Amino acid sequence: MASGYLVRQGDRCDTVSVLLDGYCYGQKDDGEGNCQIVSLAISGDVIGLEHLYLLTTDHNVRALTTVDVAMIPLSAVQQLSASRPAIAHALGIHQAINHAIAREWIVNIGARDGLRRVAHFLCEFAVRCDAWRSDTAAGYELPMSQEQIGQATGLTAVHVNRMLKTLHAAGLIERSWRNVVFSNWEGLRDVACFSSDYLHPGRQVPAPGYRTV
Amino acid sequence: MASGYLVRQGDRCDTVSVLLDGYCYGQKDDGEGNCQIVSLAISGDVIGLEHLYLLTTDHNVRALTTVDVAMIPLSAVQQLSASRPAIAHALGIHQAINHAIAREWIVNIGARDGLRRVAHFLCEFAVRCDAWRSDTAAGYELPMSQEQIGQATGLTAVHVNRMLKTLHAAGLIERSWRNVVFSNWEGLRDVACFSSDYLHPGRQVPAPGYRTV
DNA sequence: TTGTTAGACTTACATAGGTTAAGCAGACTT
DNA sequence: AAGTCTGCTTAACCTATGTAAGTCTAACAA
Repeated sequence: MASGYLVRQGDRCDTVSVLLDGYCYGQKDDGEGNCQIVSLAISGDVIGLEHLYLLTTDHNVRALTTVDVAMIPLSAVQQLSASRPAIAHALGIHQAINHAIAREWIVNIGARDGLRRVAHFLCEFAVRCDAWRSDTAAGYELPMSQEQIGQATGLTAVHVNRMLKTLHAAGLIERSWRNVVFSNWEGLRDVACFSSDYLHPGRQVPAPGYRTV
Repeated sequence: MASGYLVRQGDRCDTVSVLLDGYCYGQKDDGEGNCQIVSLAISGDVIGLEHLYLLTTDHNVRALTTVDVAMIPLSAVQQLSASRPAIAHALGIHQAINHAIAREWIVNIGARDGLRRVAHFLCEFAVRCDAWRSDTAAGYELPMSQEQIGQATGLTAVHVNRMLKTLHAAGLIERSWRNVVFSNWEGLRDVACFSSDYLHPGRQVPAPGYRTV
């Protein structure tokens, strides 16, 4: 529905949002005009869980596409969490996974070279969207400009373009406009050293039995 | 007390630790032998809060110095959180701040050049340790080798050395061995574009009134 | 039709930072 | 005291990535 900023750095925030449809990204200024993308949110993600704990936001949240968002007053989330511990626990899991993704981004930007960085970024996006399961020929749409991919990976748009071309030349991906097809998923995953462990798929800690009886 | 690993990547973890004394760091492998430092813990920090939510760990936690750690069984933390909502809330705040620090590290590594990266790292460490308040002449001890600073900032040890020398030449810091003195705190902060906002000092969201009566 | 814009794509060139190698100092062993 | 280690330091060289500038296309507006 909305487009543009959902949250602004420095804001006092009193809502938690659920992204019903579309894509958003978190962004921080480095203090000299450069912007770094620090997170990505896809349909179903909860945005701004930290508002439950921190009075002001330290980063912007912006829409990448047209989005559909449910904004829930903080007090409602607090009441819900208090009365339904299982929901509080689920929010905690969500937050912990987002934190794990941030750690992996630090590794990606800090330790990998350009090619592996872009490859890893593509892998993560695909797995998070479940796109890699679907018909490979169909591919998926990456709703970001090369400039934005650069801001997420700590590279310039020019270099992102080079790396995408290299991945294509290596027969790992096919592309047209923003559509990406994995011609060789295994190969791409190997280049990126991608493992989905940090996304913590599968089981998490079950909600402890709060004996309120 | 202990030295070496506190937690290993892939472990099933059933304790939460409180770092009573010393320094620890979080570390992840990039899949090709390079190690990236993804977090730092100082005295008073709680380590492994994500174990409340995730069954396995996605990163190592290692001691940087001799450390004194209290390891608390997960079940005890769960019980404490259930019976004392204010404590659960405090843990949430702690976790949210750690997440905010991770975001800032992404910005630091992804958007800043070597000099500003190292400067920012020094600023963050100093502020987190409160060292910048104390007698500037005394300085503080940074318990990391230049190799480790490099792993935290995404640079090589050689380049960290160059940057430290440059910061010294600019009259911003003095050093001898691992002792760092801020000869010009304002100057260093400006170079780094450091603002402590992301550490969320001061007030956070007060614990909501859980009416259990 | 013409203009305007945003983004993909390319080339030529510049440089920050990586690599390798070596010297040196302090701490620890034997 | 000789040997070994780790970490700091410096220098020479190299390359991955950034910078600047331009072309091309698609979409859109007047």
